[in-house]
Amino acid sequence: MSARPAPLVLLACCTVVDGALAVLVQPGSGRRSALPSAPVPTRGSIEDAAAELAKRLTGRVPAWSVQAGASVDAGLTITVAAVVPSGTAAQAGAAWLPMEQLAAALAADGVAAVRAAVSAMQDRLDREPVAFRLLPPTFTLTELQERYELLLERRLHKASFRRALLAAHLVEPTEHWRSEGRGRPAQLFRFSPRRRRGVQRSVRFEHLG
Amino acid sequence: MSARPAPLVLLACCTVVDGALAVLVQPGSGRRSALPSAPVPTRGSIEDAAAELAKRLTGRVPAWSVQAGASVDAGLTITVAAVVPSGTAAQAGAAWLPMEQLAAALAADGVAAVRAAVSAMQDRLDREPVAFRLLPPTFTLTELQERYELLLERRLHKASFRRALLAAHLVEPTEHWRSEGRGRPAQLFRFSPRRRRGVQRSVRFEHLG
DNA sequence: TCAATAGTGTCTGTTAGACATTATGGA
DNA sequence: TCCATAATGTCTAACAGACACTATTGA
Repeated sequence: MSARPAPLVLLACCTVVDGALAVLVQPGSGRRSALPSAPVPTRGSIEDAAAELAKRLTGRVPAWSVQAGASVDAGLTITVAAVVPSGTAAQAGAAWLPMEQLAAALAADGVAAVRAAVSAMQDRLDREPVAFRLLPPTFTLTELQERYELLLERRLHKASFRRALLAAHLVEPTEHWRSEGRGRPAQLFRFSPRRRRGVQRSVRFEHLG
Repeated sequence: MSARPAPLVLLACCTVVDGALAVLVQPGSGRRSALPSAPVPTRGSIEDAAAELAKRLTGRVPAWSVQAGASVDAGLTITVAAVVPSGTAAQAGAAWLPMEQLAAALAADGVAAVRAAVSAMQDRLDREPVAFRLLPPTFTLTELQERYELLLERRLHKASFRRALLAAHLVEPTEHWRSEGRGRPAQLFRFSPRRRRGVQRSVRFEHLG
């Protein structure tokens, strides 16, 4: 009987590069790239192991992470989705791979893991500050909306986005404005959630079926 | 160096007993109960292993299941949430434990696993037919609403629930009605999802922060 | 006839999305 | 001055929640 291979933590660490979602990869076998991985620790949490891995390859602990599922391929693999702010540099041989080049650069199970990671992030998008963690501490509302659009993979309505955002008391304006090329400068905001009032709305059946 | 213990699949199989959510348990150590578990298979999916376990203890494969997270306690444990229709009998020494008795009957990690399972089911509630899988093939709309209320842990508005449900084309009426004690008989429906038109609505920030 | 539950019609406040307009900088 | 982008006000259709009402059975 062969020994069972040690379970692995597979890291799908995402950021935004040139306005597109990208995932952290390392050189793999052949010309392929591969997601970074590490053995599941015998003590300590899976997220911490993923965080350590991310720190080694980007210089910083992810601003947010979530488990994205376990699967049995060649051994047991647990995928962790993580996000770091745009502008974070890849180091130690790692690189940022834009999502569009996913299928060309990764093996099938790597692609599946990244898709699971994106899906897990999408699921948490309205409960946890995922989009904010793709940004530096201060940001414009247009940047924030772009992050939401990247994660949701669809366009949002600007006025509605801002109305909902302000009504939710998730951001507060700073004193600073940023001029970006031509148009009117944008005000910088910071993430600053106030305690929500629990206005539970109805069930949604829209995506079911 | 000690051998790494084999990773386990932990099953949180839920149903409805006497109008309350209940989870499948087995006799554990001492007077405690414990969630059923099995080794993670070296081939085949984690969900299938959980399904096999559920079949052994309830006589049927779960109507729906989802992974609810992995954690490192004494070894690596992957929790799978599953649902079976109300009326399904526990067998082979297993029993249905009402959620209210959770803390008294299970160890802390078991309680945490069940909470993670319920949370995972709640997350999928508006995307997958979780509530329907807690019911037999035909059911009344009141029963369906009760399942949603159990999973969401809050009351829903009857008229709104039905309006949204009918608008989503998720159920179709059958020819049959069921008289339940006093009042007017209820029409029986079956789950019959029509292809949705993708009316993507805005982001929700309500639960964020 | 009464009680209890199923199922529906109507009203109203809220809000998402569309549209238009103002504001403010750079070219 | 023109253009591009930010930010905001107004209108409307859709919808959630409230309420009341009808329908249909058993006691």
